[in-house]
Amino acid sequence: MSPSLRQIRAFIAVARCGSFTRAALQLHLSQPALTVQIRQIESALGVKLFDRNTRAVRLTRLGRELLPKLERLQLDFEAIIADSKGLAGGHRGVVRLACLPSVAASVLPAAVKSFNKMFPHVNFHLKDVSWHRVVAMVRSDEVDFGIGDIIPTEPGLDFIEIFEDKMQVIYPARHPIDRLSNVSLRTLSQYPLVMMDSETSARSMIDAAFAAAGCQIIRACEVMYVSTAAAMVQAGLGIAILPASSPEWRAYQGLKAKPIRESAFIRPVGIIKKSGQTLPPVSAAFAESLKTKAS
Amino acid sequence: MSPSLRQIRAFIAVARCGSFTRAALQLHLSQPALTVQIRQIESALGVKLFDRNTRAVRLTRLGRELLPKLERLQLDFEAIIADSKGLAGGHRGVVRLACLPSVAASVLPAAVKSFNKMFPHVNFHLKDVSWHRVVAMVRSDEVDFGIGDIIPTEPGLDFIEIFEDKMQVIYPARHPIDRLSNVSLRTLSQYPLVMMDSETSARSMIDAAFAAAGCQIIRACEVMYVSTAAAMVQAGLGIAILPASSPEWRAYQGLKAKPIRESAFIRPVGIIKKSGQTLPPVSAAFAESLKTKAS
DNA sequence: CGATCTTACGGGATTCGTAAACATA
DNA sequence: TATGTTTACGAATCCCGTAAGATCG
Repeated sequence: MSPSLRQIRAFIAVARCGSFTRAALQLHLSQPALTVQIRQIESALGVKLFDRNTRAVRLTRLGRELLPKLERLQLDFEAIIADSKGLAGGHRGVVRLACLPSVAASVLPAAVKSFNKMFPHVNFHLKDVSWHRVVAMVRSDEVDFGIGDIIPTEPGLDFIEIFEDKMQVIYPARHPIDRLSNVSLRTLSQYPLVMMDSETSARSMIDAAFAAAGCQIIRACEVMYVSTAAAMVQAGLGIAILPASSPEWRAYQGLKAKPIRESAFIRPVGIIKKSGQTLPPVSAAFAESLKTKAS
Repeated sequence: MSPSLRQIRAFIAVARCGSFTRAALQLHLSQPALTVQIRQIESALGVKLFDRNTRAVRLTRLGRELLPKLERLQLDFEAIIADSKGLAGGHRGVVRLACLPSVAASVLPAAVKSFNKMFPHVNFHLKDVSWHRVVAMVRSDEVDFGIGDIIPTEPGLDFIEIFEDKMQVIYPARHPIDRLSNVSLRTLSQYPLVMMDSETSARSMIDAAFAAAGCQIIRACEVMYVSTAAAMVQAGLGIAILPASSPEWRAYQGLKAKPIRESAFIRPVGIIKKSGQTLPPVSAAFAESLKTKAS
């Protein structure tokens, strides 16, 4: 048989104390129980560990050689346990998440900051990537969970809504749209649009909305970054439909924004995670803080 | 509570197999018992380790992070156990012993050689030192045991006789002693003696024997090494009384040896060890082989 | 004789295996 | 429905603490 951790603890305690009685006190154990433990570990290892008579308890040479090895083992063990319990509490660890750039640039920084104020020992690994990549990274376990909209609902993934992100139209200040009180989909279809890359969730939503309404898109150009789109609008190439949470366009002079009230342009943004997958405690805590903060 | 080794084994097995059923088979355990073990270690660590449904068992992120650490711990543990059992068998390890030079140069080499043929993985740390040092090294645990004579019996040390070493007188070939059939103590007291250092056991015995017989020693000189003594005898400074087991004098031309039959010059040589001290298995085995070889 | 380890034994907790219930693809 | 996990429960085992015994200084 192989020795147990309890027996190893007993061995180390007796070796350090040089006495069964004192070691038993230290271990909160009766002394006969200790005798049994030592006998068991000696028989398990096949080695006499102590030379003991009624007056003195001394390590044998093999016991002396074994002691530091087992002490090291015990320290390693306790370090692992302590580490694991620290992670379990949710006060420490790493939150890995993937997030749409629009969210990463708008609501997320404040959320991370306030969470980090409560739990300073939590690190964030944040991937701000396109919607396709968010879903892919959740599926491949590269991240604990993702933040984004999920249209249509993907099989095997859970979606928990955090807030609704509306779309807005970005246009040059002197554009005709500026005079309208209400921007309809049909209105938008009359002007050239600066489109985002087809992998973005905004683009998916726009394509779907126009298709559902039977409208054609007049495509001005197609870009990868929101900033580029804003620059294109500023240059007069067209107007852009962007998430209301995206703040980048404000950096460009002479642009204005107007919300779009069409229901097709309201997207629920939320947590995307594999169904039936447990989040690490820190990640679960952060996800929870997002949900409560939004409401 | 802290997890047990059994629970750690269970965790590793399930993680590797990806299935409770297969892991249970591998562990020779019923599957419900495994379920309990996993539940216990999860509660002990405060961490969910597996996401499990009836179809699949998958590690949590924390479980994935914990697995290599615990695997490493288990390997370390098993290495220690295996090492310890190897040492317990007596087939492997180190024999540390201190030994009188006369014994180290005569009977010991053959004993070590034959023991090493039986157990090739045993190493010897052999200290060939004077009698005082032999006893001191045994007392201070620098060696597992010593080999020498023990006169008078030292308190706290055990002595187990291996063989009797007789003394012999070394003299130049043309010395008057050569014509005697029996060399008595009284005869020896008539000639100058080349003495060994007072720390040697041979010297102690000679001093004691002469004192007991009320004879005076005619001291020619006092040297540290047997070889030196032989050289002195060859040079005609005197005769020497040396252990019959010391072979060095044969290297010097023109010397002869004759046994001394006086009982005071017969010394029991044996194993010297601390009483109540357990020898490492290899050392015990070697000591045993010495005892049986001598008889 | 006193301090300390060992042995003996009864009670309580832990752990196992069998059988039945439960859940998901 | 079939496969695989969980729950329930009785039985065996392990472990502890008390009390008595043994041993060495």
